[in-house]
Amino acid sequence: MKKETRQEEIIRIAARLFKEKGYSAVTMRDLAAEMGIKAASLYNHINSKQYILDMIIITLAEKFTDGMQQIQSSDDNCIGKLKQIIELHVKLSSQNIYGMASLNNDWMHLAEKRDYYKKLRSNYEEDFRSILEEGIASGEIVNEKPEVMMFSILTTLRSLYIWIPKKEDLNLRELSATLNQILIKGINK
Amino acid sequence: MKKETRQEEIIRIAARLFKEKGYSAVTMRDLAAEMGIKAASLYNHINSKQYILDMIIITLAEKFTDGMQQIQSSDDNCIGKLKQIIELHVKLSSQNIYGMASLNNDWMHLAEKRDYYKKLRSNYEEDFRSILEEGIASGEIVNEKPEVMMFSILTTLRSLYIWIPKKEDLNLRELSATLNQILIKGINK
DNA sequence: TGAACAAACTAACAGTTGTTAGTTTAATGT
DNA sequence: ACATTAAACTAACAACTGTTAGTTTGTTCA
Repeated sequence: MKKETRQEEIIRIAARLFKEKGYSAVTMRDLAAEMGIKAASLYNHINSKQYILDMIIITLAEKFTDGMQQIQSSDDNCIGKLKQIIELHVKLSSQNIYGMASLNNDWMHLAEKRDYYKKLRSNYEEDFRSILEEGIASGEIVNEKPEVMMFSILTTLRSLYIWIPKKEDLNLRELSATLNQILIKGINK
Repeated sequence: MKKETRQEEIIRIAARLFKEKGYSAVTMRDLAAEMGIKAASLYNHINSKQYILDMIIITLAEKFTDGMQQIQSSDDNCIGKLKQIIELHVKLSSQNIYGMASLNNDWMHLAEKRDYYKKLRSNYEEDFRSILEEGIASGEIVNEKPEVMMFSILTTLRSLYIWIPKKEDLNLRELSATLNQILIKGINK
């Protein structure tokens, strides 16, 4: 396990503050105070406030993209792929509780990286939708509107970061299984 | 239909801006520009920026509380009540697209009204949970953790405001029906 | 016609914002 | 022992923040 750099520490603390109050409401002085230093000292390690947000969001968004690519290239059927997607979200959400908040709520404050983020997200949704459509075509899942199914599943998975920290004794494997039951069995024929 | 006061107009426009950028990132000068006036002129109609947020969030939160009370006092069974809850969210979300964004993302920027809001929300969730527990006890719904079921359904319903505006030709009655199928049939025995 | 009023305006305030420049401090490796 | 370097510091900046005070404009109605 490599030791965390000072920059990584700043970004980690920033993500926690961004989750509580949102990017715009957190000042560099807030962040510095939380680190126990002065605001100006932050700039020995990062270029700008914007850079912190970019790092938090883009790094995490790319992990979802990577995960989805792996799932797509597996030879599982539709239901199996959906199960893998649930596990991906449970894993990444539990490992990046604070980052998920920025990903969901502060992406609009990205600057140059905003279009790139939106591209990643729409690609992800497209992949998701095509998995559902294949499942409908092959008769694996019910013939409801794939848009609404995706919306329902994806918003639940995207909100896991709110909910996971509230459960102190949480078994992630068990959570995946329960979500699988609740989200899929309503779809499965 | 009573004509909208200037204050109501300001609050309506503010809610739209808050949805796009969040409460903290919207300045009184942004809001004034959108109204076609100067920032100082806003204060002929409202006391403070805070007041605008209070009105948006509390007004809407109380509508949910009222709706839930009506549902609880109905003599429907569990599944029927869940269906009513879905319809309540579809109705209030479609009528308050912008307000729902503040309700979900900016409630932490409430000041004096923050505790009151949190109380309304926890009461709402308690009512929701007890409906599910009754359903489990009576054998109407599957015996999965009510916490996870509530989380899954509620986060989907709370995110409708993101999704509804993207569908231009949206039949609300049909949306309720589809959500009912997707969210409930996974629970229904 | 003129009083009353709603609603805009200009000008300014005190505090906060992200950020830069230049300097000091303490630990590290030769 | 000394040069290097990481990481803190103080001081300051220009721009922006929510908000107040006092004034002007235009419409309504007695």
